[in-house]
Amino acid sequence: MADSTSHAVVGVVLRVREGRLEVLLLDGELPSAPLARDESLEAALARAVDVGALAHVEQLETVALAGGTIATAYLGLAAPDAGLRGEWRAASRVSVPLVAAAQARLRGKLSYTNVGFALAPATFTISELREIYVAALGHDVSATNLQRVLVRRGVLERVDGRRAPGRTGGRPAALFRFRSARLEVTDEFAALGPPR
Amino acid sequence: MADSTSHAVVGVVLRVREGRLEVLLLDGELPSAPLARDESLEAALARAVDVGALAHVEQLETVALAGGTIATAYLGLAAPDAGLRGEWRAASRVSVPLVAAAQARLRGKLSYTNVGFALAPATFTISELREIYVAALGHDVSATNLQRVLVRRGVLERVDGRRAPGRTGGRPAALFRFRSARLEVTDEFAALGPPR
DNA sequence: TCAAAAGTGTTTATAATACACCCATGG
DNA sequence: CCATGGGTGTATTATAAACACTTTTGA
Repeated sequence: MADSTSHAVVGVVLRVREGRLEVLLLDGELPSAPLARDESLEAALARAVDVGALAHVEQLETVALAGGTIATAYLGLAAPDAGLRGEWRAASRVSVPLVAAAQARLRGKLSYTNVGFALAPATFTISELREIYVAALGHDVSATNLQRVLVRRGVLERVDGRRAPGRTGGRPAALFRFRSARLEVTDEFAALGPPR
Repeated sequence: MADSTSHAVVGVVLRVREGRLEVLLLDGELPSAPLARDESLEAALARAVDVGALAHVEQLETVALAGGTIATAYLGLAAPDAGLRGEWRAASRVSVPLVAAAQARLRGKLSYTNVGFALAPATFTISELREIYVAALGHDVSATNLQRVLVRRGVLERVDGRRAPGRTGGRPAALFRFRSARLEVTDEFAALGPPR
């Protein structure tokens, strides 16, 4: 029957901090754990990284590594202030295919889902959110349009209070939060949706 | 180190025939093959299904099955006339989570990629293509709009000749083909694209 | 009172959709 | 010449993006 191969689970955990997209490393490697017999993939992932500190987790892909090991990778997203042990390294400096796949997945989902919730703190200004999107997307984003798109889609909602301006002045910024902390598709059909 | 678990590869092969979305079964089950030691996932998939007859293949997801087996599923798409051994069953009648996942993946990609090429014959009329989209999407699609969207995006191109009308008359239909037979993203950014 | 930062109003661009109408064929 | 299916022209709608301008603050 089936031959035996060893199977590992790998976590690609991303966050944006100070305008930089970062990936979590443990001992210079992506966190991973061998899959035990009769163990679920999620259970193995939980041994590799502190899943409780992640705001969103989804499976990325399964690849065959050298040496006959199969690895299933998960994408994890964390807020800037999430407490996770390990070293955060600029994603652009880690040239591992799985990290590129994670970035690509994130980039895509930022445009048609509410997944930004997983990278943002509980409340934030539009400027702060813009900085997160810019880092994750890798290109400039207009704060004006970001606000309009996400509010129109019902992804963001205003919350009481304002952020006081810095030393250089400026109007105090309104605070927002994501309405949902679960992944939702907000723009399901780019085209060929059902007739209205 | 890593404990051993058995690993299998499963193929979820879909096609549309006579207005119906169908899934390929072998002996009443989704085709699968155990992964041999040091074998690539694709090699195992090739032992499960005739990959050469598929117009498109992509990895779906990896799940833990009962009994400690890990299964990596692939989505395969075939033209109506592709020669594949096995039994084709209406996808709606096969209530297996992997089939639902495959359908969902296909539905999404039909709207923002050219993946329709993998379900269509080499050349076709817009009506025929519409029938394929209707079956795969599960909702009505306007032939007019389908034509316009796919031509504007440069996905379809006209080919010489016309299809003669049936016994009931009607204008002869123009023939089209997909410009590319490889997956291409045609509508990358629903929103938050790079500034122009 | 000026510079900085945030926010709003309005216009423009683009894409998808809807709908009316014309075209080409078989019977 | 009419029913049928195919196709085009044009209007409508939705959404995103661009841009000008106003608001609110610190210094």
